[in-house]
Amino acid sequence: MRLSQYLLATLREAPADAEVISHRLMLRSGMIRQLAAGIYTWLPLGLRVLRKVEAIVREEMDRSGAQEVLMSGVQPAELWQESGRWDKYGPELLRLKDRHDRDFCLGPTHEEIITDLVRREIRSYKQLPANFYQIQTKFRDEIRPRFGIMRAREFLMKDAYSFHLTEACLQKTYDQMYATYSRIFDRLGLKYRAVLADTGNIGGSTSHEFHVLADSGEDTIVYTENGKYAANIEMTPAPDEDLTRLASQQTMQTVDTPAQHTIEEVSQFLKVPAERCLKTLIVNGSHDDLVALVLRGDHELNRVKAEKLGAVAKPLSFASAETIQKTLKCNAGSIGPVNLNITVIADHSALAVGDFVCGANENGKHLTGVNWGQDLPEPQAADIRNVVAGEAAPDGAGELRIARGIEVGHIFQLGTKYSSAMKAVCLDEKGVSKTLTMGCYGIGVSRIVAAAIEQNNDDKGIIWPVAIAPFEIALVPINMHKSERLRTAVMKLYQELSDAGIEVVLDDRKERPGVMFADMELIGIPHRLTFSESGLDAETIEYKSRTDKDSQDIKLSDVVGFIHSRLMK
RNA sequence: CGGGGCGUAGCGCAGCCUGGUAGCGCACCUGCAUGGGGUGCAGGUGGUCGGAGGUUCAAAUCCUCUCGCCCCGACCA
Repeated sequence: MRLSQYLLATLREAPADAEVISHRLMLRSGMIRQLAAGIYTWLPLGLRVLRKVEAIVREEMDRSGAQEVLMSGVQPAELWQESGRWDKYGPELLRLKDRHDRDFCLGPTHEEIITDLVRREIRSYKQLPANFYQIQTKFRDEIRPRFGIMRAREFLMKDAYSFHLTEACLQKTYDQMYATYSRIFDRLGLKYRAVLADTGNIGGSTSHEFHVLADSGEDTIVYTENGKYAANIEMTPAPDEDLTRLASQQTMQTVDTPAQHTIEEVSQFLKVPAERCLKTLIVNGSHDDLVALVLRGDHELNRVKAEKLGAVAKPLSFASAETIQKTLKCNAGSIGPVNLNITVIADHSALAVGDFVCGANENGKHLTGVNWGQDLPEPQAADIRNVVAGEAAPDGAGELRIARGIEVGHIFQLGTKYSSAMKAVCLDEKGVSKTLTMGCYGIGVSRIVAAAIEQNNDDKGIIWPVAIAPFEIALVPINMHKSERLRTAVMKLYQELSDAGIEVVLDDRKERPGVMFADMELIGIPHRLTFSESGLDAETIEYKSRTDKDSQDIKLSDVVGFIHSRLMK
């Protein structure tokens, strides 16, 4: 590709409303442009990357034996009514009517459509198992799209759905998809981790998420050094060791803590370590009431664990400041479990603390030397906290470590949720009609592009893994318009590399070297060859990889071989 | 949806408080010079100031309504 004829829409400054690095770099490098909230146009450069990701996903899905289909983005309401999700899915499902006033929606996922297809087409156990996939645009009317393509409303997804007669057969395909996903992320050149996941609303028994590791990731994942344990923090039970309560040595006292609200403030003010200060969070209960959740001051509430408690409203929401003031007669920073007339649920570790500090339910006052069972009744106990780094893994095999991740893939064992609602059955070997068992497997194709940037960038721009770089190598001639000799040499190499099937971009714009270097670095081309008159005199070309600090001179005659060997790596 | 913020040229911003002929930098176009890290000089193109209504002799500026976008929360690939 010659840049003089290419829409290279790089920007020196990123739009002010782009905050995360991948979003800024995708805009600056001219990969995408925003059309509306969470809706983007892919420019030529961005599309090249997207298509490369797509191609790797497709190749590996095909290799696994899955069959590609393409389902419509617009879906009739009837199927969603049949599965029951027309009413359950909520406003995230974008609904619309056609000219005959019939209801449709833009597909956020395709379980209904594929299940409808399979129940019509598959008759016999001989056709099973079957795994169908597509790479297609999804639309989810997110409450808050953000971070550019990372959480868009319209996005490109690979979704696959498998059908089986037995759980054992499903497990086999599930394992195969796990291996396929691992191969995909290996090939993409990304650092990732597969973790046990919560099945959430989708339901089913087993589920794994695939996360690209990046400090800016929205998810917290927990793993052990030996790699045997890896899970989303939502799924990681806190260890139940050391929960024997220390004997009480103090008697409860009320102390003045003027203007001290946070655990940190109270802990410093009273000179009591945070782990002996208990925090009391007021959340909305499931019966139009309030529930107090008590945690050690140094621990964090885990929303998903809390939502699993029957007494807590799902989704979890914190009581408003007004409600707290009205019901408990003090502000949120002074609440404690003593004499609290609402349901109190304490984390196991909070129950193990003796002589603790907590709010006195009176503004500006806290209690010290408080003990469960003595100063207040034993509350209901539960695991509602996030584990912290260094704690014992649930499998007992080492200490937990914590990392941030971007969820780019998720595989589920669905069971019969959709097949039974939609009567997807087929005959088994004995001629008996059986409800199909399903698995589903998603990969956020467009999100991978953003995640790859999030994981691979520097102050100059993007550093693409070679497998998904828009071009493999950039040719940067200096003063080509002034030297016919230079032009000839550059065009010859451009032709040679192109003919060899290498994706090469030639910067034949009449730009100064600094501009060309800056642009090639911004858009993250992995390899660069710089041509100059002085180089030609010495019969050398300057080579630099995107990650090298310094360049090196390559003999003109060796260049093609050198580039080939570089691209093999 | 709750909380916060912003809409002025493609991008980044000033002007608004205190109404009086719409500005700066980058980008873009032309010319000359320059030519190994976003070069210099000169000249130029481009904006119904998000939209509607109102106040006023006069509105980017004041008032009312409205639309859009971003950030923080709950959802998810």
